[in-house]
Amino acid sequence: MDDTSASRAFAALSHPIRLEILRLLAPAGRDGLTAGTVATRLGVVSSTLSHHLGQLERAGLVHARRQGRFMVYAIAPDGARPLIDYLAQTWDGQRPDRLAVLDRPPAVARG
Amino acid sequence: MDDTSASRAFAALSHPIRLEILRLLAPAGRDGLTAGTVATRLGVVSSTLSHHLGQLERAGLVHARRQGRFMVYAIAPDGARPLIDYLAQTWDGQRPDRLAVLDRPPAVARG
DNA sequence: TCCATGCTTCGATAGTCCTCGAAGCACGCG
DNA sequence: CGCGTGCTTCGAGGACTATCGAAGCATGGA
Repeated sequence: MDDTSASRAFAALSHPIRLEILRLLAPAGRDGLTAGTVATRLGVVSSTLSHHLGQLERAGLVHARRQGRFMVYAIAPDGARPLIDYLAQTWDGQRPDRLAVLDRPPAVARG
Repeated sequence: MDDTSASRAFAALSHPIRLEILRLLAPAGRDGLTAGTVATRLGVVSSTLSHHLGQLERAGLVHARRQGRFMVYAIAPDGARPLIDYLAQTWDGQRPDRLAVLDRPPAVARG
């Protein structure tokens, strides 16, 4: 992962609302949540939320799909891996063999 | 790690120059490098560099110490761990038992 | 004390990001 | 088609960030 994509991804994580979005989407797994649901639960107006969801999607941290009139956003299962690799590599100067915590199957949707 | 410190730390990582600084400091280990050395190697004027170093220090990613007339900056050995934990926790919804790659001794200085 | 060096802080400018309401687009339903 | 709903895009205002040169502070040495 090059510096440009890394800095863009870290920028996507640099806003509290976007961290909240991720923590809301994570337990929903691949089922995801509609944009409206996220907006309601976080108390953010739709246009503002759309902006943040766009940032997260462009950074590869969430995926979007249309479902009828609804937009469903789901966390990107491997979205954090390149970032964890980048951090580990930067600090230790070498690539980690394995990051056990991310080798687990994705969390099952429960809401 | 709460959202506020996490977002601040990710913001600190959201600028290419600051990523370069970290990659320059990492191999120097606890010996670190003077601010002037970093400025010269990256081709950044001192006041701009000072700004970036301050951001990194406030985020807990580097440490600063005075050595005579020089300011020596060194990478914070465990600076990435809370972030990796935060990411792993967010994605998997549980705390990682162990992140082997960060349990290694800090890199030896060679600069 | 005076000076030179190394770095930080200040001040100003330019650029980027966040936020909201308004307007627009996509879809499903009659 | 026309309408309602869900979301995105647009436009504008305000807030924050980056950058530089100038000024200021801290240290060591003469």
